[in-house]
Amino acid sequence: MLTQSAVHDTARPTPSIFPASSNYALSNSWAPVGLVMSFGRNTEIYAEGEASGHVYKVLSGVVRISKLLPDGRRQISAFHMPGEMFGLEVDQIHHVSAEAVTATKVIAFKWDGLSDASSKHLNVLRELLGLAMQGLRHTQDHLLLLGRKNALERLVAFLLEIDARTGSRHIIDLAMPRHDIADYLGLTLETVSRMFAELKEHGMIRLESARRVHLLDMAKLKAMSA
Amino acid sequence: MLTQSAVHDTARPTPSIFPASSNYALSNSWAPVGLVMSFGRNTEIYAEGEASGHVYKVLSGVVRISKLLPDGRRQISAFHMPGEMFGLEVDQIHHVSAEAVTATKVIAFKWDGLSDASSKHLNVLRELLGLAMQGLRHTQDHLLLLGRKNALERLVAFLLEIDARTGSRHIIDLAMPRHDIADYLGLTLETVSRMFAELKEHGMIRLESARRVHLLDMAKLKAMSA
DNA sequence: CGGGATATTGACTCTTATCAATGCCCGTGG
DNA sequence: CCACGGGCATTGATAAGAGTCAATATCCCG
Repeated sequence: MLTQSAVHDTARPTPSIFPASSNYALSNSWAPVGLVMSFGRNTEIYAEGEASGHVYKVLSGVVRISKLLPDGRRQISAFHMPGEMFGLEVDQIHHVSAEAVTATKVIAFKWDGLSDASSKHLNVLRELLGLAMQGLRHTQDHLLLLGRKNALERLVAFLLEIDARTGSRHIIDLAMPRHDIADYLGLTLETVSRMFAELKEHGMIRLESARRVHLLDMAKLKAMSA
Repeated sequence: MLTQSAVHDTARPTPSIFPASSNYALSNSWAPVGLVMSFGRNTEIYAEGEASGHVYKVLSGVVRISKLLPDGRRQISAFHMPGEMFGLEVDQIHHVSAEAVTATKVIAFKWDGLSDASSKHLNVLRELLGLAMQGLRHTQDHLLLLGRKNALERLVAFLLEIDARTGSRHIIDLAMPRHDIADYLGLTLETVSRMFAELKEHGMIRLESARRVHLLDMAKLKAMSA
């Protein structure tokens, strides 16, 4: 099963009050301050079942959002990169968990749900609604990937997604190990590795190292992501 | 491939102005009227790529939300039952399509996105945010199902979901054919049929007909949905 | 340099898909 | 009222894709 031990002996985060007037603020109608917190590699930001009370914005690092089955099978629903927000929940409980993939800094804004005082502010609600709708769209796309695409199509879609979200430079640095990619794509890490090999053989990508990927033929890659 | 022909020669809906003061209104701060529309079995409510401009509430019938790959592979992300809302989109384009599973009546409320005039109303925004967050939660649960559960676990989860959403009577009437269940669960219709047979053999369910299912042992079913 | 974590590759298994035949149910028309 | 036909569902035989288990290989990081 999955080795979750590293995740569970969570390093304590190091919070600090941070003025929200800077570019770190969600919007100027938001709660007056955000709390900056740092998390080490593979440490927990919040866990499934925990009380929710904040939304977070990634300042640096990468965050993974996941759910576990009782027997340890894991599904990652999203990776969040700097500038992106996460942590929104319908009710007062987290239904997913969030962990730092690499050393990560986030800024946490208090928000308890629809009954929160800040939910009286139009701009806060608009921003959160936009966030929720974007999340919904991404998740629906991901459902199609998990329900209907084969292993090769899944990996290609992943590489193209990461590339698009990091400036479309066609050279991507993967923050996460094969295991995380596998749990995002609904595969095993061996299958992910084999699909990398297959793309390499067909000249679609070049692996400078396991984590640094050159996308050599964008047209063909896009065509094969189905 | 999928037989989508029936869906594509869409019957024209029959709209009619409907006062929103009744219990059909989304909320009393909502747009003043909703438009009631009727759709026949397997007709399109809106298609992927179409302009979006409304949110809908199911009055009667069942609606399926889906996405297609170019080669016809289909993933259904949700079924919507009476009282439930759907149709919310981040931008002005539908990224999924909606079709009537059975003869269906919906009420359509105009809403063009975050720039819509009604987005100045706190209650509208709250309601839509709640809707989006619920959708997000459901979709994340479904990702875990598609990415990590086996065929039997998927079918059991589906049956329990339908039962819970229709009053937990332990007798459910499925509005949709095996093919739709398969496209919701990321399986083929044959596999769905085989899993029904397996549940029957183990005395977990009884099939009064293909569409009417008795859940005989809730405890065991819950245990095996993983 | 050495060692642990991460990644690749290989051999084999197992679940689910595919292809194909048959059965069942229900509405329609003779 | 019964027979027919068409859509839907079940069941069977086989194939294919991904998983599992296991043996290296490689890369960091101290």
